[in-house]
This record gives sequence, structure tokens and C-alpha cells, in this order.
Amino acid sequence: MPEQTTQDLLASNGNRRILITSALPYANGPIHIGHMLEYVQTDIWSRFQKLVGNECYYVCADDTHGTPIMLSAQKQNITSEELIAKSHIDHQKDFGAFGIAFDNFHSTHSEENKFYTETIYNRLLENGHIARRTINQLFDPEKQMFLPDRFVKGECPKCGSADQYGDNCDVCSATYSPVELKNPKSAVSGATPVLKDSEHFFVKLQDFEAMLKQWLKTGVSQQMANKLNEWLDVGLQEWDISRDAPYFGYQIPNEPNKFFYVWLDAPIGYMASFKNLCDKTAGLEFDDFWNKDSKAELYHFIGKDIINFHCLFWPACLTAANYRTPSKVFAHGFLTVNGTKMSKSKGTFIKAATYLEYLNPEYLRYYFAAKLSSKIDDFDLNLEDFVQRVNSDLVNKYVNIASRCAKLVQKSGGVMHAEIDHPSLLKEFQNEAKQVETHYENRDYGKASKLIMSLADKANTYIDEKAPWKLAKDEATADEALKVCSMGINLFRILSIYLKPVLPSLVTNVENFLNASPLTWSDIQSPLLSHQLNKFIPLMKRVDIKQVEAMVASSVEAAAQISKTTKKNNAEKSTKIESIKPEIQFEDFDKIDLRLAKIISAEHVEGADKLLQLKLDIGEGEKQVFAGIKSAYAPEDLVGKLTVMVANLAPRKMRFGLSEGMVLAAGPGKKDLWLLSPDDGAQPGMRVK
RNA sequence: GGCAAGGUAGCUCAGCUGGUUAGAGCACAUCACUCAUAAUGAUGGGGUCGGUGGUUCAACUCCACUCCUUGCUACCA
Repeated sequence: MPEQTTQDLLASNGNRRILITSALPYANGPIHIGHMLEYVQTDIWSRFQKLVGNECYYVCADDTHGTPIMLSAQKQNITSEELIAKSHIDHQKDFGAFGIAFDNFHSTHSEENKFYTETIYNRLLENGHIARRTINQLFDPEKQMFLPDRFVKGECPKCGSADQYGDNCDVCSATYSPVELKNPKSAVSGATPVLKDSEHFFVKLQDFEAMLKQWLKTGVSQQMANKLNEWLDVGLQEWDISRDAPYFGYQIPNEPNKFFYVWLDAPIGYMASFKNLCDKTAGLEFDDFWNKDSKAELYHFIGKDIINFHCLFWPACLTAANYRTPSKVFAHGFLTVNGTKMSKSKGTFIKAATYLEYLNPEYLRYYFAAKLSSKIDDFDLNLEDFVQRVNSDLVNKYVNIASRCAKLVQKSGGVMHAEIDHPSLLKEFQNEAKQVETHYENRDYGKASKLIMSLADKANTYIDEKAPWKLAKDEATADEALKVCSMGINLFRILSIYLKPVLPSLVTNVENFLNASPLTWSDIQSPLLSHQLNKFIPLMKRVDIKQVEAMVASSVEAAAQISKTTKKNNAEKSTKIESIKPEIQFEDFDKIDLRLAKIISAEHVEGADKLLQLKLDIGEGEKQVFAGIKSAYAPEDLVGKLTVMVANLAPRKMRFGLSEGMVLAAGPGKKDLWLLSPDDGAQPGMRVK
């Protein structure tokens, strides 16, 4: 396992020089809680490194280039620069509110980034790693631009589903090239794209195969290596790094109308942001961190979707350009909410700004921390669990310790006792520091939280056993009561240090209460004796499930507004897109026996994603049909309904049984599907003519 | 379709290189306590570890097959 150097690294605490990054948020949209998982994960690590005394810099930037940003700006009638400037402000606001303490948050649309992008490109070119090749791509004749896959829509070449993107089909999950789409349309203008030649520039990744295989041995976890070996096994292909004008990005030097693909300059944004930080910070040298022989540590935190960019293209480019490679790339899974993908219609697509309207950001920081591990597994935000976890761990266990001790200490003027009541218990708390460190270092925050909470349990049990409230009632034992409560506060103080990377703002309030300078890791070993405390004010309120519900409701509302318009657009688009089939004769039509059918029963099919099993009455007997309408209709809403079916279609054996016909429905698919039904009075079995 | 990760108590998760009655937190129940933001403490009920078949003296842990979930599948970002 490549993680094994951890203990060595811990041994050198205080001497390490570390540069860490989170993936750059795309400047074309707001930050949502899925993004936040990564920034919180990275921020905790960064704060931890600083807390234990390492030299650590956490940089990030907005990812500002590419076709989507260009088009989005056009749509809003503003320049791309104006769009990304707006995003920059919004993003920083969200990050600030969630306590993400970047040392620098820059932009890929910056002098520094242009410089390093050109430098890396030039070095790739000089070393013979750039190839030129003419490729054939779809081109929008109206907009006069080449179309990325995502901006071409049409019918799936495999299953014929309408309204599919140019790279893969949502319905049958086939993958293909946009050229294969039937009836392709430009999603930008609606025009029919034409094929056009264009010369593109490629990085010859094959040149780096040996280097990458070597790097993967130390740079990623076993889990990630498995995934990456897929690409290595099928053989690395040339990576297309150019795009034709019009494109919002940097022009390739000496190549008019050719621009760098956004994914080339995005990771370079890490360098640019750090360079920008160096220019503002006396004594901080860019080369110390990025030179080939740098002894500093460099870590990238990313989501699992962009592993290939960070673990193949990026190390290759760095090596080719004579820079150092990352020490490690840490990938995390995706955020699901209540077990499924974030969904706008369910209200679980929650923007950071929406969350902030209803809830304390440190709740989420803690919940993330409580469940995060170093693994690449997806992370489920279960909203009920979230409420319980935060209330129980943070308020009922941890904060409660201070809360139950504070008043009794206050009685004696707020001055803590001169002695430790239970030295061995204190020792036990102190001795866990190494273990907590290891967990943080390994990004096993879940294990750290568990350990910290088990200590909190011990503190509560200790207080219960000593029952200081009883001791306080008797003059003779009042001193002992103070001693116990002071002990409780000291235990609480240690827990606060352990939790500080996760809950920076809460712990700031703790520091105020303790009347102490900012807590550091070394404070663990020196308890407070005869120390004057400040008045205790409640440190954290419980989460109310109602707040969570309100947040979800408001997310649903926001999404409904958007989907109303897109739904309309989609409907219009799909009627436009689907062209009329070639003319047929009446005899052809007459072969099709359409009958009115009454839905007798409708049931979910176990194991089927899209199918409902329908029993239909067509006058003379029953027919069983498996219909792909689960996404749009609930079975209970269908029973008793009249609809139209193709009654003489050859039965087809499906995985779940025999389907003896088809019911008729229209629409692009998913939720947008409408079953045909006759007006009142019609009877099952009547032929449709 | 190919590949990856996951499928362990009601919920969220631990279970390393196979070994006594499968663990924790929350939730639930009972009792205790009343200092604390109705918090805390003690005790207890509850799972045979997605399924099938193997390997083994012994499997949640290894192998094969299978089902389910999520994700990736490079000129999308």
C-alpha cells in the first residue's frame, strides 16, 4: 500500500512543506453540497497540517474556460469575462461561509496561468510530444463553430431514443461518436450540423507510458490504480488539447484560431494560483515546490470522475515540462443524498447558498468528517441520519460536557481548580493524540470522529460517576466539585483541539469561553490550572429536522421553476427534432391493429429499472405488456385507465416475461412521457382506425 | 456491453493477512440521575453478514457464478 510512509511523515511533524489543492470549480454554475464534500475534506486536512505545525498551503482557483462558459455568457448577453467574474464572487462567498480557508483562490483566466500553460505547451512541443492531425468533427453552420459532444443531440443509433447527447445514450447506455447520431441537431442553434475537417493538436501520451506506470506505484491508492490500469491496458491514446475558434481560452502560440482545450490549462491553475500566492508572500518560492527535485509535498484532492486527467495527463505534462509530479492524488467518491444521486426534482440538489439559508455550515462539516474515509466510495448524505448524528455527537455529547461543567465553575468565580482530579483519565485523553493524528493524516476522518466521540462518552461517564452537582451541595465537598468540573473542562478542551480542523468556528467560540489564545496541538499536553474562564454561552444549537425539510422544499421550488422552462424547451425541441418517416401505403398502415385497452393491473417489475408490467383488457381476453413507462407513471395511477395498444405485434420475450404488445405513448422519455387515451365513452376492444 | 467500487442490525457505518456466542453510534425498551441546550449514565431486545455453489477442520472474510446500487467508459466539463 502506498500509504505506508504516513508514520515516517508524522515523525517529522513541524518540518514538512506541503502544498495541497482541491479541484477547480467550473465557473459556469453555483457551488452545491456535492462540491462542498471535496472542499471540506481538503480544508480539514489543510487545517490539521497547520494545527500540528507543518508549513502547508491550500490553493484553488476558478476553472474559467471552455465552450459551456462561452455559450452561457452569450445567452446572458454578457462577456465571458463578466460571467466568470460573477462566479468568482459567488464561489468565494460560499467557500468563505463554509469555512474553507484557502491560502489563495485564483483563476485560470490569469496572467500566471497563461504563462504556465504556454510554458508547458512549448516544452511539450520542443521535446517532440505534440502531434498534429486532422480530424473530422460536427460543425454548426449557423453558429460557425465546432460542437463538443454534449452540444449535439439526436436519436441514439442503437435504440433510437430521441434527444440523446452526442457521446452516449441515457436510455440504453450505448456509447458512440456524435457522427453516428441519427437526425443530429446542434443544441446551440438547432441547425443540422455538418462534418468538417480541422487540424487538432495532440499530446502523445504514449510517450509517457513507462513514466506513468512508475508514478502510479506511489501516487495513487490501490483502488485508483485498478481503475487507471484500465486505460494503460488498452493503451494510451493521444490526447486532443486544441479547440478551434470561437473558444473562450488561451490561443495556442503562433497558431491563429487554435485554442488550448480547457482541460489542459485547468490543472495548471494549481500552479498559477500558487505562483500568485508566492508573489504576495515574502519568502515563499515557487520553485521550491514545483522544481523537478522539489522536496516539498504536493497533494491534489479530486473527485473520482477526474482521475484520468489528474493521474495520466497531468503527471505526463508535468514530467514533459520538467516539473515535479504530485506526491499523491487523493480521490473521493460522489455525494448522494438519501441514497440516490442528487436530484433537482427531489430537492436534494442543494446549492451551498441554499443550505446556508437554513443550516449552520459546521453541521455539514461535521457530518462529512464523521463519515469520510480515504476510500473512493460514494458518500451518502442521509438527511435523517444527518440530524441525529449532529445532535447526538456534537450537542448532546461534546458540547454538553462544557455546558454541564461551566455553571459550577462559574459559582467559584469562574476560576478553575489548581489540581487535576483524575490524572490517569487526562493522560488517556492526551495519549490518543497520536491516534487522532494518524487518522487525520490518512484522511480517515470517520475514524477520528469515532475515537473523539468515544472520548466524549468517557468524559460524560466520568462526570456522572463523580456527580459534582451533589458534591456542590455540601460545603465540605464543594472544592471537590470544582475539581471535577475543572477536570471536565480540561477534557473538553482536549476534545476541542481534536475537533478544531473540522469545526473551526465552533472552536473559536470555545477559545473565547476558555479565555485562551488559539488552541494548537501542543496545548493538549498542558491542561488549564487555576485558570480564569469567561462566561459560558451555548456553543451550538440542535438541528431541527424542520429546517432540513424547509431547505429541501426550497430546493424543490427552485428546481421546479427551472424545469418548467426546460421541460417546455425539451418538448418543443423533440417535436422539432424527430423528423417524419418515409411515406407508406394504406395497406401498410392497415396491418397495424390498434385497439383500445383497459388497464386491469399495473405493477412494478422486480429488478427492472424502466418497466411496468401491465395487464390489458382488449375486449376478447387479456394481454400482458411490459411498458417502459416506469419513469413517468406510478402503477396505481394507471389501473382502470383506457389507452391504445398495438394488439397484433409479435410477442417478444423479455428478461422478465413475455410482452404481447405495445402501449402507445409520446414524449422524449424519462418523466416526459404521455400515454395516449381516448375520450369518455370508448370501450375496451374497439379498433382504432 | 466493458470496467471499477459497494451490497453487514430500522438508519449510518467498522470488521487487517479466514478461527471462540458478528461490532459501534443513532433509533427503540426498561431503570437510574436531575449539573447540563428534555441533555447524561446503566442494562436490554434486534442482524447469520445480497443470493447460489465451491475451497477449508473452520468463511462476513478466499474462489466461481449470479442479482442489485452507484460511478467511469478519453476530441463532455
